[in-house]
Amino acid sequence: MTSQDAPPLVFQVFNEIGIIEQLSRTVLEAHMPKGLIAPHFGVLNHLVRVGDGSTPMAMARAFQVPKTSMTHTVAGLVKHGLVEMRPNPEDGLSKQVWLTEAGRTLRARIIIDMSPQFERLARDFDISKLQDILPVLTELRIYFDENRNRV
Amino acid sequence: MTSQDAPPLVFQVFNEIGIIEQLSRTVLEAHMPKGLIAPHFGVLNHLVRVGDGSTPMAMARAFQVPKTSMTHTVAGLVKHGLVEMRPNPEDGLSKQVWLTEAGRTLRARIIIDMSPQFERLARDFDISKLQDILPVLTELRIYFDENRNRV
DNA sequence: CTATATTGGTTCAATATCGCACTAAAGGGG
DNA sequence: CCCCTTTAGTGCGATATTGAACCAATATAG
Repeated sequence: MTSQDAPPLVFQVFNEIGIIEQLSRTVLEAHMPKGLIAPHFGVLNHLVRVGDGSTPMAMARAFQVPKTSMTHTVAGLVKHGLVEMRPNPEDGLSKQVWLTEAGRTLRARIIIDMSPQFERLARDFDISKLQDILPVLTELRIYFDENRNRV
Repeated sequence: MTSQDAPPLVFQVFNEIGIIEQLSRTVLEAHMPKGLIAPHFGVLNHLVRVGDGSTPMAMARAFQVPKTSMTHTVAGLVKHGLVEMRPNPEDGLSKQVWLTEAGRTLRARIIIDMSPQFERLARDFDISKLQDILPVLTELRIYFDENRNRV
C-alpha cells in the first residue's frame, strides 16, 4: 500500500471501529462518578448480567485483559465499595467478586442516566442499520477471539 | 433495563465494537517494535496518508484525544527518531511534525508485516460483509463526532 | 508421597492517559 | 498601543495498563 492508495477495506473497518470505541467510551465515562472509568463499569455490568461471584481470572479472560489489569480494576471497585472480594469456597487459591448494593445501584443509575442519549441516537439514526451490522460485528469478534493466538 | 432483559441494541453494538477494538489493537501492537504502541502507529500512518507537517493540535483533534496525550505520543516518536518537530513558519506558536525516513520505513514495514493476517482474514471471512458494514460504521462515527458536545 | 508443573493472584516498575495549571503567542476591541 | 480572550504547547500529578517476577495452592507424573 502506498500513500496514494485508499487503505484496504479491513484497515478502514478497524479504523472506524477504533474511533467509535473511543468516542463511545468518552460518552460512558462522562456519566461515571469521578475516579471510575469504563473498565469499572464493564466489570459492574458483567457481574449484574452474568451473575456475581465470578473470579477475577474468569473476568480477565472474559474481557481479554491481562490478569494484572483485572486485579487493578477490581481493587478500584473495592476501594469505592462497589464490590467485595471473598475467598472462593471451592478452593483455597482463587477469590470471588460480589456486588454490593452500592455497586448494583450505581450500575443501574449510570444506565438510566445514559438512556436519553440512547433514545436520541435511536431517533436520529436509522436503527435498522445497527440491527444489520450487529451480527457481522459479533462474527468478527468471534473470529478474532478464536484466532487470537495465530492472528 | 433490568438484569433480565437483553441489553438494548445500541448497547450490544458498542460492546462488540469495544471488544473488536481491543483485539485488533493487540494484533497491531504485536507487530510494533518494543516501546511503540498503537497510538504511535496511528500518528505515523496519519502523517503518511494526510501528509506530514501537521501540528500536534490538529492531530489531537483528528484522533479526538486530549492535547496532552498527543504531546506525549509525539514525544515518544521523536525519541525513537521517527518524526521531527519544527517550528511552524506560519506562526511563532505552533509546531509541525515531520516524518523522518525511519518513520516512513517503519510504517511501511508494519503494514507489510501485517498483510498476511489481513489476507487470512480475507480468506476466512466473508469480506462482502465488511463492505456492507463499513458505511454504517462511518455514519455512526460521523454522528458521534457531530454530537460530541451533546451526547 | 514427593517432585514438578500449572494456576490464581499480587507486587513492582515502566510507560500511558489525561486533567489542571501554566507560559507564550495571537487576535480583537477600545 | 494596552487589556482581555483565545490558542498551542508543556510540566506535573493522579491514575491506568501491562510485563516480569514472585508466592501460595493445586494438579500431575513418577
